Amino acid sequence: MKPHCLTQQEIESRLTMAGVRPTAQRIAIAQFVLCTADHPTAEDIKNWTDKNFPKLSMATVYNTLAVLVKAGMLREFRLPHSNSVIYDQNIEVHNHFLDEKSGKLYDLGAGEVEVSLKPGTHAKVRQMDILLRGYWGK
Amino acid sequence: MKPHCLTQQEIESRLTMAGVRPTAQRIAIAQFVLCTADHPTAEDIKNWTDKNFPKLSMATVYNTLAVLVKAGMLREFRLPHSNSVIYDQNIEVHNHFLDEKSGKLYDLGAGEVEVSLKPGTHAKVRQMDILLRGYWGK
DNA sequence: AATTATATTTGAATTATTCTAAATTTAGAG
DNA sequence: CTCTAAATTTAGAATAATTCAAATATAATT
Repeated sequence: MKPHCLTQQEIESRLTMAGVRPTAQRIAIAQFVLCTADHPTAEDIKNWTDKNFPKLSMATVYNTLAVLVKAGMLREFRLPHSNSVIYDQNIEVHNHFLDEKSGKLYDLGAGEVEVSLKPGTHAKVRQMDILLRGYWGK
Repeated sequence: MKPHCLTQQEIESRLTMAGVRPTAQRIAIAQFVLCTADHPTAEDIKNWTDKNFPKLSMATVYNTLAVLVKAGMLREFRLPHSNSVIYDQNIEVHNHFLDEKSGKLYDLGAGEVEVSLKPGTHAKVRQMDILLRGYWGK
């Protein structure tokens, strides 16, 4: 079994503190998405629960993810290269880099990408959704 | 009736030159997506054909759009704010700005947005998918 | 402990898109 | 013109991702 970044107790208390009732299903899903998983889709999470939890429906996966997002413990992204929403334990404002060789997605912190609109473009930017693609690493 | 940027003849010859057989359905759809429409979805196009073409199936809409994309006459984008693919007659490399008030999508030419990765980030960027959101206009 | 209210779970429905295989249309040969 | 073969169109089924509404479970109140 893999190491976890948070114990069951810690997950439980984070859920409680966020005003979310810590049910068995939620604890299991939260531990996976917050600790083990890396940019999982709902399907990835369902595959994991199928192996690691007695019985749990797809709708519960979606409901729980929505609860965690609303509670500010998780962010969701819809990226252009995929049909599925991905979930990210990184709740800071950030963007993504897709390594085209491995398919792996890397987080780009807010400070790592600079975007500027050409002067003269009259627009007030509220939010930027950016996916860079290419080859990661030197 | 609205003015068209291209006549039926011009559409037809562009299709032929691209190696696409100019059927009635394709001419109609191409004229709409290349001239009249503004970032339509497949559903928008179907709604238009329902009103302006005797009879045409959803499968033909999707087939034709795929043909036009493959022929390089159209681009498709999947943007984070919507579940549906949108089609864009602008085939240049470009990005998008979503006006949050009106929901209208504006094209941002390649020169209108500058993106830079923080020096020290070892990555080769091949492609950038950018959606800026906010308020358009002064 | 029973009652009510709220939260949670689930199977079924919905949406967007692709696939399939039959029917139709078209271009070119005879 | 007619025939044939290939391309195109179509309805409907299949699929993938997600949402919904009804049923169930849990917690709070009396």
